Amino acid sequence: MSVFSEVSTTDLVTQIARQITEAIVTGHLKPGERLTELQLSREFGTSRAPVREAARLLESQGLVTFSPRRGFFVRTFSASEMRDIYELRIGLELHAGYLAVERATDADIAALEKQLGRLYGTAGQASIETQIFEDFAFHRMICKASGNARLIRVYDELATEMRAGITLIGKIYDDPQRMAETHEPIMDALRKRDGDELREALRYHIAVARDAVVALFEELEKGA
Amino acid sequence: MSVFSEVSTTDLVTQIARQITEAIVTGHLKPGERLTELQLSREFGTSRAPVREAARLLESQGLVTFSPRRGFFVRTFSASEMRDIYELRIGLELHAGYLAVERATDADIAALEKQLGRLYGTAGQASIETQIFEDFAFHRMICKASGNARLIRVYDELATEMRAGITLIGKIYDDPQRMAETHEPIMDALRKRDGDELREALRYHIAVARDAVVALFEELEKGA
DNA sequence: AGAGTGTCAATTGTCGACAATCGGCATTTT
DNA sequence: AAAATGCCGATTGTCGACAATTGACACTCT
Repeated sequence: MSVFSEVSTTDLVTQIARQITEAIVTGHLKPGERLTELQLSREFGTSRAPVREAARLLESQGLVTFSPRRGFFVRTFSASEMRDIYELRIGLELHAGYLAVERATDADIAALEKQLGRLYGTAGQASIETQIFEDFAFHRMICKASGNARLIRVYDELATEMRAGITLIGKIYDDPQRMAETHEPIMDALRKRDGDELREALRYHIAVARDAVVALFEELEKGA
Repeated sequence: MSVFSEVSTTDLVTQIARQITEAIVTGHLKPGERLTELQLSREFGTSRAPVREAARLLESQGLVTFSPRRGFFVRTFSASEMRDIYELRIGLELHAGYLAVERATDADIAALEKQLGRLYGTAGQASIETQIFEDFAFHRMICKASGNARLIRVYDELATEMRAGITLIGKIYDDPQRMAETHEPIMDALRKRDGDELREALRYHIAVARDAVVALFEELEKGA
């Protein structure tokens, strides 16, 4: 028994949804761009039905919008929407931290230490996409340590939106080394399991990111 | 100009999604129940395609689950999942309150007063569904007063899940009058725009609800 | 020229059909 | 009789087709 591992029956719809998500997050599909069903279905080598279903999944996640009789479009991000997203993230992640301080196992803490190491590792060599990815992975671990699966789902949705938004503005971390360092206060508070200190560290850390992103978006909007 | 109001082009998929959601929330569709595409499509008088798309929307919202080659099923709720949901709601709503204290307009406060009145109004005469609905409406207004649209979206999703869960256990408010009264501390803090007091009032209020719901779910699970 | 109208290609909305697969029941085997 | 196998109806996965609608362009009329 149990010699074989389960075979993945990833259905078409899920695969397509994943690919479209990836294309949006990496900027290959730009906000406002139309998702023509026929064209996509040809690229995927399928009919339109699975494409439509995948698009519905993404619609519900807010990654694409839908207008009846007009079709699906890549979701656009305004500065104020990005502010809302980051602001919500503050509430979410502070709550995650509050819970994590009580519930995090030593293994959780160790994993976070390791992830922080990876953050430093990205400095100077990894692509900007990798840096962003590892950054989000760190914060996701905090949510994970909260032990609240529902919370993680919301975080993942927010993270997808943030990644899509950040990709738009291109640069965000002028100094990867410094980016890693700004996580130290968070890690410190976690090591000490000091809830108040963790909340403050997170609040500051995310607020800085929020201000940077929102400022860049406002720049972008002024230019456009 | 502007003599006519826009005509609603609610597309089939949205209508179907709404009806299925309603059926789940009201308990006409029970957790674990299979959503047979052909049967649903016949009831809606459509083909299977729109039904599948609607189901995908709900899947992404977590209201239904999907197994490849097996189909869509009404999502089940465990006691621990309900705890996660309420726990997340605490984080979310406290953050909403924190923001609302600063941003709520006088009109927002007035609307909340009015809604509190409606809560009292449901006591003794309205159906339990109405009581639940008005209760959630009150809390939704707090989220609305936060001015964060993204936050409201998450709240709405959680509210749908909570309503579906509560419907399962049937009773929840033994005393509607008392239910309304427990909102007074929240309203008080809002009137004074006292952030800390509001947070404490909300935390207590929701924690009580959480404990009640989780206890009933554990009862349910023990029985089954 | 400019506003309004007609026309048409492109695209979406929905459908019915067919193959693939699943779960349960009957049947066989030991 | 219990377990394994084979079979069959029910259901899903995907497709191609056709009608309806849209947006853009060309055209007309003043």
